[in-house]
Amino acid sequence: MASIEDQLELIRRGSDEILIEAELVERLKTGRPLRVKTGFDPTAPDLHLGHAVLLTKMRQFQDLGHHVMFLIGDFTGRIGDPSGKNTTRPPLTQEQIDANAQTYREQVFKILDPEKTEICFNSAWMDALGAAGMLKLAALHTVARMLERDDFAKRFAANQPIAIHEFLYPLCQGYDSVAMKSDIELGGTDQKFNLLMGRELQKHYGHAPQVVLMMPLLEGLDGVNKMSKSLGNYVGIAEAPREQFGKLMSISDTLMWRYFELLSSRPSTDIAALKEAVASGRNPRDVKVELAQEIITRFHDRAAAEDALADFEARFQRNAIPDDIVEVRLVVGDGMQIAQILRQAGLTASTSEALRMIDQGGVRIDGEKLSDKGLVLTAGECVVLQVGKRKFARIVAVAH
RNA sequence: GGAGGGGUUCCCGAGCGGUCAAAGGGAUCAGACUGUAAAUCUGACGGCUCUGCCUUCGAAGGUUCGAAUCCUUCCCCCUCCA
Repeated sequence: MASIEDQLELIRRGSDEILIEAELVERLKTGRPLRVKTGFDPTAPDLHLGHAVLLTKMRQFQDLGHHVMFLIGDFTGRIGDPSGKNTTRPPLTQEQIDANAQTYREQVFKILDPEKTEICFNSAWMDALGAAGMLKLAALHTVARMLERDDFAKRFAANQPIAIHEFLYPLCQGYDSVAMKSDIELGGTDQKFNLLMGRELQKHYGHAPQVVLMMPLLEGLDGVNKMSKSLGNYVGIAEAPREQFGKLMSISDTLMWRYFELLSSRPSTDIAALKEAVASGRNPRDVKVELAQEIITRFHDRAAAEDALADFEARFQRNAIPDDIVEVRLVVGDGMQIAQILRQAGLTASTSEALRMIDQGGVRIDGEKLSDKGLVLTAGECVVLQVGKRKFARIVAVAH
């Protein structure tokens, strides 16, 4: 096992805060593999780069020889981490949980070492707790303390509803730490309250409190909000290489450095050198390409990364039509209006939108800008339609 | 249980009998400019068989020539009092 100093350096990298680092050192000194806990929501198994920040940190612990526990919060998922929007969610069926867990495995093991990962479900101990146990748990904390949580405080101040069961979420998460005997829990900075709850409860149960390591939240493609699926500003781990590439290239130059810091496995000296190069005139675009290539190689492979770059250059620098257009066969009968075709091919959400797109010069047919809204396609015709910069479809019109 | 405030199009938020598919902002999308960056500018932003028609303003009824706007009942949220 690496020296404590070396371990600390890797553990600290990119982290926002470690509570309490002195305690971490003490634990590392014992020389035993530490139990590292990280929890995930069972309802959203589509992972994106935001999750990758945390997974990368977990992987580092594995590389250092520690025991990583990947917790799927199938019980807490019924509550949903309080965000103000969610009410009680219906419990997932066993089949759904299994399916989601499987999806997790497929994605997570692109980063984590499957041999060194223990997957846990918190229903295992939460179900056993029962109503009486839940009451005991709830009695350990006060409303005033609960309201210290930023999210609750804001909602309370803004006269927004807070359902009672939402208070149970942090308690359950804290109890997970008790049940799992975790030495360290990893989470995003938004998890601070919940993570600290683990410490409280562990102390109460006579355990040594876990060390809490918080990673910064990765900003999404917009550079403002945190990356999340619901905001649509994410890059999915399982997404197609070309999609990932396009999305990564669209981030701002400033944001690019953030992604380097949190996602790249390149040493920080490398990153500093790249910054230097850009400052003295190197095109940031090229540096962004390097970042995108590294990320795609990690989730797919080198060939996919190169293909994505080639496709990108062909399409946007030479305005070529991509080579992987979906082909849509449409039954047009005696002929079909172009707006209808755009909608049925899935290029626009409605015929109204299709007409608007044509008005705005956003529709191309076989590479030519289309301005005739009355255009009709008849059976036997085959054209490539494009809406905006990235939506394409090859239309094959058939009579029936 | 009592008193008061409120539920508007993806989000925030105006409107308070006709000129309302509903101001303004945000998000989004398209176009220009580019490095498909960012920023900026322009435009669009319920649906359809699209110079017109249909459906939307918590839900259901009602008044009216006409309702997001008035009335009734119901549902939900917030505040204060108990």
